[in-house]
Amino acid sequence: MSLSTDDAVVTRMRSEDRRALVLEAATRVFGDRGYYGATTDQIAREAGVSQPYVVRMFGNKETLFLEVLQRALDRMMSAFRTALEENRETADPGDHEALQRCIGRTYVDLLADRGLLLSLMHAFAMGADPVIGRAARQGMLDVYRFLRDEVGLDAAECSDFLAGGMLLNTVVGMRMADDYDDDPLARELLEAILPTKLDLLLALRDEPTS
Amino acid sequence: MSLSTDDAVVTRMRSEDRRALVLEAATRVFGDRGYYGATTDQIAREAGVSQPYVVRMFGNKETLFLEVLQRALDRMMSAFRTALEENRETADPGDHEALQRCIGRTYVDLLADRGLLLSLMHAFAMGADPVIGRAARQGMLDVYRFLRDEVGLDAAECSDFLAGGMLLNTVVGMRMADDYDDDPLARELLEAILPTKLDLLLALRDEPTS
DNA sequence: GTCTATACCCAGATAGAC
DNA sequence: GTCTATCTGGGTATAGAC
Repeated sequence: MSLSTDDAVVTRMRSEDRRALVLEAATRVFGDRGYYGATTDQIAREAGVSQPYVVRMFGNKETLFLEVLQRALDRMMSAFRTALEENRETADPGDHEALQRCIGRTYVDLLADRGLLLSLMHAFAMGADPVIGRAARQGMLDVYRFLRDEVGLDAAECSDFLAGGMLLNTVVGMRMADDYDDDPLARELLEAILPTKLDLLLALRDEPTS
Repeated sequence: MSLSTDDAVVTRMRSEDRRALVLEAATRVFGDRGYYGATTDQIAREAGVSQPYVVRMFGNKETLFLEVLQRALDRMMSAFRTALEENRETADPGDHEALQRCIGRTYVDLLADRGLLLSLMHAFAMGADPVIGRAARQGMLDVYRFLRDEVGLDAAECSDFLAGGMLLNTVVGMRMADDYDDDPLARELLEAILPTKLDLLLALRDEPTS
């Protein structure tokens, strides 16, 4: 009967949602504690499922991390692409200043997806791992190719952009904003690095962590 | 008798050497695999001592990591100070260009101390950890204060310098140089980021890892 | 000061029921 | 598709001998 079909569809949908939910939870936990520091149990609890189910779903922890990494890269690139579309409609094609501002803004906005850039950073520090390291390098090269070919930045601009991104990741990863109120030096450093968009960073502070 | 005194001194010396050896080994292993990924057993084997002895020596793994972090910061700063001394003798005091080149060069040179900057980067990604995170933030602020007060950089210059440093760390951490020969894109990226000093980075490739 | 032996815990993975 | 129960390996830390 038609109910069983509906039911099947509903079940399928829910399982896909679950998968997405686990992936998001994993992104947050990996972002907070890195590949080795994160546990599948923590991810499972955060996603509201059982630990063995997380493992079952992705085969093993390593594969789960690789999917988190890929998802992070995909989201980053697609956010950039969308922003670029909009930029084309408002700014001159040759206006590199506007271009970099546009991309930079999007990058900072990505910080709202908790753990996404942090998971990336952890992956970037795992070059010594044969499989994750390879994936991380490939991911970075994808980003570089994107900046060069799609965005049209030259070598020096790519370098500057990536450098700014890495510093942003670092400052977020070390939770520097947590000291914003207490330590005047932390405040000064953050204001030096983020002349704009500081508000967003500070808003992220209060969310529950690890 | 005097022999026992000599013996005590000799023993003391050797034990201090051991400690330094363990600290260096720990720096390398933590740099390769991060805090959680590194094992005290790996560190012990690399230092040629037993695993329980490593723990005994530093109390626990966390304290060991904190000492590695502090040592890395100290080494970095003192390398900068030395370079600055030399710079003062050859360049104008107000020549910020020469200053930044001098500091930048030293920073790249620090890469030769395997694991040092990588351990720092791992610490910087551990902001969620209450004790290591705090130490990492404090370390970063020390560096910032140093750049501002001792080196005399303004906010934007500090930001640029730190950004460049983080990107350098990242590229080294992900072992991008390993793909230098095989992947033309990796080659291009590295040349964009490191117009000079590429040779040093490539020389580091062949050393044994993890 | 340094080792061997080992206790203990925790995390990833598997088996199997529902 | 998802859970509970559990096995297993490996990693930190301790005890205690030398």
